[in-house]
Amino acid sequence: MNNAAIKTERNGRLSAEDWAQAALDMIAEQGVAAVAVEPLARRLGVTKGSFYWHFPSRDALLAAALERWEAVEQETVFGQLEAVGDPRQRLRALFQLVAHEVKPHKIYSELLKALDHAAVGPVIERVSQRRLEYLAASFRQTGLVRTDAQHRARLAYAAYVGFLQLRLQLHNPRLAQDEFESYVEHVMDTLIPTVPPVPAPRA
Amino acid sequence: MNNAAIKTERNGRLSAEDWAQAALDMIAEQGVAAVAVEPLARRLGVTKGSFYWHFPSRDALLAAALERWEAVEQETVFGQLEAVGDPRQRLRALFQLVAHEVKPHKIYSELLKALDHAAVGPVIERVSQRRLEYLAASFRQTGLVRTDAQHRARLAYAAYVGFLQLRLQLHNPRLAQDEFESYVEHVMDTLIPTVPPVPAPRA
DNA sequence: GCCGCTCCATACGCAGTAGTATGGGTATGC
DNA sequence: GCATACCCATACTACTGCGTATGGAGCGGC
Repeated sequence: MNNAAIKTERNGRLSAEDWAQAALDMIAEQGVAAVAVEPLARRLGVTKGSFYWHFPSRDALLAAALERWEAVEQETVFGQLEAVGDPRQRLRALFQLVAHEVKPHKIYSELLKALDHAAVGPVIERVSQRRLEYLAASFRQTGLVRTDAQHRARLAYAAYVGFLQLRLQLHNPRLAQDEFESYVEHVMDTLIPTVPPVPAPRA
Repeated sequence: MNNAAIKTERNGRLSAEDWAQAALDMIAEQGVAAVAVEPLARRLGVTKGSFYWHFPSRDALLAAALERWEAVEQETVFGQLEAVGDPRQRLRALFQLVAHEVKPHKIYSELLKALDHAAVGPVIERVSQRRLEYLAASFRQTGLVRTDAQHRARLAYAAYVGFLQLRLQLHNPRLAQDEFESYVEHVMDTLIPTVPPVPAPRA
């Protein structure tokens, strides 16, 4: 539905954004290395004559795709959590979110694999840094001192990244659903402090 | 020192093991995709006429290299920990080990990035499974019940994998040494239970 | 109706990689 | 010292991907 249909439903012409989106789709499916001009052209129902009108090079396409992804990434993941006030509940909601919505994180996972690429590194750098700061601030609000909050954020984020790596193609019979839920509960109980954010004086 | 010197110091001839080792070196440096015949031949000081005598195809080289790695991997990481009896101390020693000896884990990190490859997946599957079971057993010995020990092992291993991904090319000024040590301490304090393995009855 | 702009097709050159074919060189057994 | 097995070089084909050059189809302005 997202393949050659784009061309026909858009007056038979493509835009640079269509190419960037197709590149992102390809990254999600087969990784950064699979972003090649001619395969993308075949998928879009055109030839590479079209591509080199919209972009000067493959690297320019990658840069545009990454810019597009970085712009959208913000509101898709962390935007839904602004409403939750209590930091521990917000962290729990965040953990539940990343545990069950794996598809939007597929691109991030593939970009992590291509960290050595010159165009990918800085983008991942910025995104990860923002997420780490968000995590550290939330842990700080749960009562941890600053350095502990930063370390806990690093630990939680490393666990998230490793989870992305190990999930899809690991554990052969793919953990049963309830066992997975039990694991997520264990992670939250282990990483989220249980003490109240501000130990309010009782009297 | 490991480049074309191999050929001269070994009577000017190469063995299949030399090729497999060169492939492992290339994986550690530039990943699985960089394992190409002619570049390896150039590095070894020969041409690909040599390669296709020792191996029928590139995939056969990859398989041999992975087999060689899987065979050696066992004693290099977990072998040094058999001496430590106390499970909590053994876990702490393991954490310190993987935190400071990053070079031997570089191959594992690159193989993780190539999990979608047909030849890589099963190997990583087996190795990760063995490590997870080792971790779970150690956590079990610290007093955690079976399911908690398994979940804690998953969490610790995911943190390890994410740590590998995020380390080398992330956090620009590369965390100061003492801050990193502080982080490792935080991880151990967070993930390793503090209760004694067997709550021996006092009286 | 003609021009010009936009978007795309076709055809080409170049580089890198897998794999094959074939011949040469060297050591070793005898 | 000769043959054989082992190891490697050279030269080729085929394929894929990047990038360029050029021309053509469609559409709007006028």
